[in-house]
Amino acid sequence: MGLDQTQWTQEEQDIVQRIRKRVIEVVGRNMELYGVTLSTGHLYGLLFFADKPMTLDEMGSEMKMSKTSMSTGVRTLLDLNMVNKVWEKGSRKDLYEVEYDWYQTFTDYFANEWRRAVENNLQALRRAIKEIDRLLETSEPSESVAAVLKNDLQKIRQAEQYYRWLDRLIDTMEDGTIYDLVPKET
Amino acid sequence: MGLDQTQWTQEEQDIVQRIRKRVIEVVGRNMELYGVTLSTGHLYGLLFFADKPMTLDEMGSEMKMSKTSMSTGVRTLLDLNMVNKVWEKGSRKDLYEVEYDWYQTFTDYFANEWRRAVENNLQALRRAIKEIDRLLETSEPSESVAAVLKNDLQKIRQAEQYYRWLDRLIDTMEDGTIYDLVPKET
DNA sequence: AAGTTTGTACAGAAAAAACTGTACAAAGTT
DNA sequence: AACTTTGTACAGTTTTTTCTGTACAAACTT
Repeated sequence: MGLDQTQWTQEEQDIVQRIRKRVIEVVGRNMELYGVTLSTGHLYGLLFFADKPMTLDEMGSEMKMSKTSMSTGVRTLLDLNMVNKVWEKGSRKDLYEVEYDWYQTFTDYFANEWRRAVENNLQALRRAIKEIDRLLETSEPSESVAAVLKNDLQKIRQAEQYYRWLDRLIDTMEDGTIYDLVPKET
Repeated sequence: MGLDQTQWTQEEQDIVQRIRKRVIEVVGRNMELYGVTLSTGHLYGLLFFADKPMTLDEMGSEMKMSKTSMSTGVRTLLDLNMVNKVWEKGSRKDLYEVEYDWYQTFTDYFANEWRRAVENNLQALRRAIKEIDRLLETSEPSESVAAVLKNDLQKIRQAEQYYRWLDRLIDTMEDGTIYDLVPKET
């Protein structure tokens, strides 16, 4: 686990590794909430405890997995802003380290993933609203059709209202005002 | 799509179905954020537009999928509080309808899924802190080991602080005060 | 109680996703 | 320019997940 402190006793290394392993296990498992694989979660945990930025080869040897998998895993974490690419003169390998600001990680997740979903949904809903409106106005539907259309419209409007709220919630994460509303310190 | 209004023209049914289908498609796809399958997302969309609570058989025939799949899909949605079981005298089949309060759906998701993850992580982190503290105090580690332990400890403490914040954020969702902080109406 | 109907457990099939090894382009070194 | 090294594209394999059909228990009806 990157503990290449050759002057350590075996026992000392074991103890540290055992503690780390349990944390990595739990944190990694719960990262499925972010839509990442258990393996990728473990990779994240590994990087979390790494004493220095790591290369793909180092990760591969620690995780006992192929470099290809490390490459894709790291890219997933990069996309989620959970890991940063680090430049270090001397080495021409790419180096990666976790983003230790977990507040940032959390809010970025919303600002990126959830925002995208919300915008998609809003666009689809608004398009549907427009279409239904047009149908109701121009094509003189029968009474029963009109009733169904109005019912759909009402549901869609309600959903749209929710997404507008969610959009504002995401705003507070993106611009950091969420920390005024729910302060970091108690 | 449940439009068994026999007096409708084919064209009218097609129009309504087309509009619904697009919304279902988009909403269903983005439900992967909640960790549900695309199929389950579509099932949700189907129920969203259903004019009345549906049975498993009806869902199966609309989705062109087996009843078994409907059963598991509905259970997933029930677990997420996205769908409710509805009682209706006369029918002895189970009936389901979506939870139309999407604010509730969203906050429930946090109150359940995220809360569970946060509690797991907090427990693991605190256990690790305790272990490291004990190691530092009792087992007189070498200088370099102590340095690593302290470094780990610092990272873990920082993570713990974040989770405490997240816990409080989830509190605001669970007790509804989030709507004071980020109002539903603009 | 015998006969239906309904939901789900379970095993197997189908589909999707994760993972690996090879190949190679891009970038760095000599 | 020839030679290394590094990251990733891609094809094939393994593993996991989803989906289906059958079987059956629980609940309801007669």
